[in-house]
Amino acid sequence: MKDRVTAAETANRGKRLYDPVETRRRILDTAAGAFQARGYHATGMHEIMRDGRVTGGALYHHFPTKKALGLAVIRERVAPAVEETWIVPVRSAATAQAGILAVFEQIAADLERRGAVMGCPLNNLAHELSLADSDFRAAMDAIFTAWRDAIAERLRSEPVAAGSGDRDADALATFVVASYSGAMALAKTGQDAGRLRASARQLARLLPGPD
Amino acid sequence: MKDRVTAAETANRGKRLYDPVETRRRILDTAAGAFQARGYHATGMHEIMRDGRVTGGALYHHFPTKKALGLAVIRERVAPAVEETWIVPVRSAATAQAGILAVFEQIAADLERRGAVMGCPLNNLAHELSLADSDFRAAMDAIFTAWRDAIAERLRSEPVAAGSGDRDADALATFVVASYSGAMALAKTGQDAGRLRASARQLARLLPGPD
Amino acid sequence: MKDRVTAAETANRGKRLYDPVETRRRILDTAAGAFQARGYHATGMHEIMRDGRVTGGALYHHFPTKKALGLAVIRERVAPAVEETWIVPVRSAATAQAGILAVFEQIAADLERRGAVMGCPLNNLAHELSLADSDFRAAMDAIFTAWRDAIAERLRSEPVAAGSGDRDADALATFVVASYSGAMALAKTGQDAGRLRASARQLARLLPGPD
Amino acid sequence: MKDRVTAAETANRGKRLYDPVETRRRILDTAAGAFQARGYHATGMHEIMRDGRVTGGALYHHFPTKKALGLAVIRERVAPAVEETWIVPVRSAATAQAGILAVFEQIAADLERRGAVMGCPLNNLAHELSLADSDFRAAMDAIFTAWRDAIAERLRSEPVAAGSGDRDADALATFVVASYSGAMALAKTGQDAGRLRASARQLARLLPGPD
DNA sequence: ACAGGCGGGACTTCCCGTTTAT
DNA sequence: ATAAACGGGAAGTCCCGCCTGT
Repeated sequence: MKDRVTAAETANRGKRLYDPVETRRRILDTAAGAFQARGYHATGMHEIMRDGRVTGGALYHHFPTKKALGLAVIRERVAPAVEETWIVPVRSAATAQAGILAVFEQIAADLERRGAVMGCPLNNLAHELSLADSDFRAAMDAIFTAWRDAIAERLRSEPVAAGSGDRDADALATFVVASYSGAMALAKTGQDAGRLRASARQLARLLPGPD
Repeated sequence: MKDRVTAAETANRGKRLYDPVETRRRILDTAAGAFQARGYHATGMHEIMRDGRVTGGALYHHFPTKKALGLAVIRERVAPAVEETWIVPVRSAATAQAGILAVFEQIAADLERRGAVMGCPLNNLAHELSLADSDFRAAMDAIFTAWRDAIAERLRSEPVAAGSGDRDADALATFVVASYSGAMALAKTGQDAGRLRASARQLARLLPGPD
Repeated sequence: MKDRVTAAETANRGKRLYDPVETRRRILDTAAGAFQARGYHATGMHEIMRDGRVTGGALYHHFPTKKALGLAVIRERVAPAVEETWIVPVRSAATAQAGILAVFEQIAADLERRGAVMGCPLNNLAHELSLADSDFRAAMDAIFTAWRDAIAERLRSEPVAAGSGDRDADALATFVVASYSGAMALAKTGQDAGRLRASARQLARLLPGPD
Repeated sequence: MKDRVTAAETANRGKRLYDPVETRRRILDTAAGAFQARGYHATGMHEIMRDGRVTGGALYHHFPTKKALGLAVIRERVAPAVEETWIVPVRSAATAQAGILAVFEQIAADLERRGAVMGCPLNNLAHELSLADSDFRAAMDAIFTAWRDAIAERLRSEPVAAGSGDRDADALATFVVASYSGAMALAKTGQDAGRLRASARQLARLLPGPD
């Protein structure tokens, strides 16, 4: 007669956890942090194993290649981050102008509180990877597009004055994303959140609103 | 005890160029191209040797580490490129607005002619390296600053209407650099120069001029 | 982006040994032999891979740096060798004098049988490494100390005549180790085991015993 | 008509010294120091160039290979050092015993004053190189032999008691050299000059003299 | 005599991916 | 699912020696 608890006992042999969801989460979090801090190529799989307390077997089980891990980070960590910090706030703001400026301000405040400017995760990876690999490029372009579309949609919902059609909303939304991305690049290279605020003030003049 | 170098058998006679200036130039050009196309970490020193037709000895003689080569590329290739494509045209343009928009337009046209968007060399390297190494960061921040200052100076020379003091010129110049940098990031990730043009149109509305 | 490892094509099936203990043993044996024969710095990691039939991956897995390998060789090969050739024989000998001279004699006989004098592994590495690296120095000093202490302990157990206290035993034991080490250096440089025997004869006059 | 001072003027162009004797001396001194401190294989030619302020051309001019430099260091720096610290003092001492013990004592005092034990230059190089290369081995064996012979000669000049013939003097001299070499190895590995003194006290009991 | 650019390869380290074993 | 040994090769660095030019 088989002992019914054998499996469970075996599972806890040594220090194995056998919690695939948690393991996968830890790998993604560790990788996302490392890719953001050091970049994709400068991060070795071994570092992720060490920092995330996972062994090669576990890592390979969840992500067969580094590229697969990179794509998962983009889709499951970077995209939600953009959604959370940009799309949701802009959608729920009173006006597009108010929402956009509030995001700039909140991010600038975050940077100052943290004392260091890590840059935008999407842009960091986009610059490093989008030329070299088209799968990465496509994944990141999808995020940029969703980001821009969310802003454009919010802009279109405004009761605006004359002559601002759909094309204007798209172009303006693109410009908002571009301004933010570039301002973040400047802030990161200068380690100075002030550049983000200076850019926000200029952008404000362009956005429809009470000025 | 082994004598590893056994004389080279007098082979390869006369193959030496003995032109250090040319050798150094070729290394820098090759490295600048490779860093731009594939990124710093994704480029191997051996690739640079092969593509630039230099041996390890020559490369090591001129640049003892990859970092030294990277810094030289930034200072001797990236900085002059920014000078040439941005600073000189903006300085010599009739108005700041005209100069800035002309640069956007020319770069967009270049991209379309080339059929691919490689991105801005400075921003590409800035995103990959500025967090990881402060020497790189400082070298690139100096270029960003010079770039912004040149635009700010041009803006201040305009006979403008009310309320645009020095601080406004600096902030606006920062914003110009940020918009361009971010628009280029979007264009690169989407492989679409249109995003650069769309951003230029929006920026135009902010710049002093005949509108 | 290049995927460097393209699958190994399922070739070399079944070639893996998967015997970490045996692999580690082979690495240490090969390294110990090479360090002894050619010295630490003159031995390349690739030589160890080739001679020990281990791949880079396996070597790196067991010993992440050459220094780690060197320390392991000292602790797991050199120390046991001293234990076996000196400490055990001296401890089990009838008298200290008899034990010490027997060791000298046996080693001299070994050298003559082998036809070459390789020197004492501990002294060889000690001279090459103890100045440059304090971890190596400490590891080797521990062996020298254990060696001396074992001889001193044996000396103290003798029913000696007048005035030989603990300090004398320690000093004499130190001198035994020094004489052997130096005699081995002379024998190695002269490739002449006779120098070892000549030194043993002189040392004998100093040791308590029937003379 | 040729200008007579042209050569001298040309000679001082830039910072060239054109003092071959001084250049050669500086190379040898630098190399001797580096070989002593780090070992032969661990010292690169480039280090010698940097530390000795000589260029590759000058170094290669005086010593076509590293091995030639190593042999020159042995013959022109190590051998004179042994002559100076051992042979001359032993020859000029009142008795062999007095001379030998004085050398031990002076060297121990030197080590303590310096605060670090660098070891015996001859033994350091002998252990690293004598197995690998027979030219080095022969050069160093010649120094060991001269050293021993000088001591043996001094011992033979003593009006000794019974039964100490030539062979005894040679064997005892060999033992003196061995004791010193080994004691120095112990002192170096333990960074403790006391081991040298302890060995000297034991050796004293063996040397003919007032005891 | 000396300066230094250069050739070509070996060095240690570390990479990513795979396989065996639990 | 997880752990860890392992394969095979590429990474950046640095080596010694040579060679041209002053």
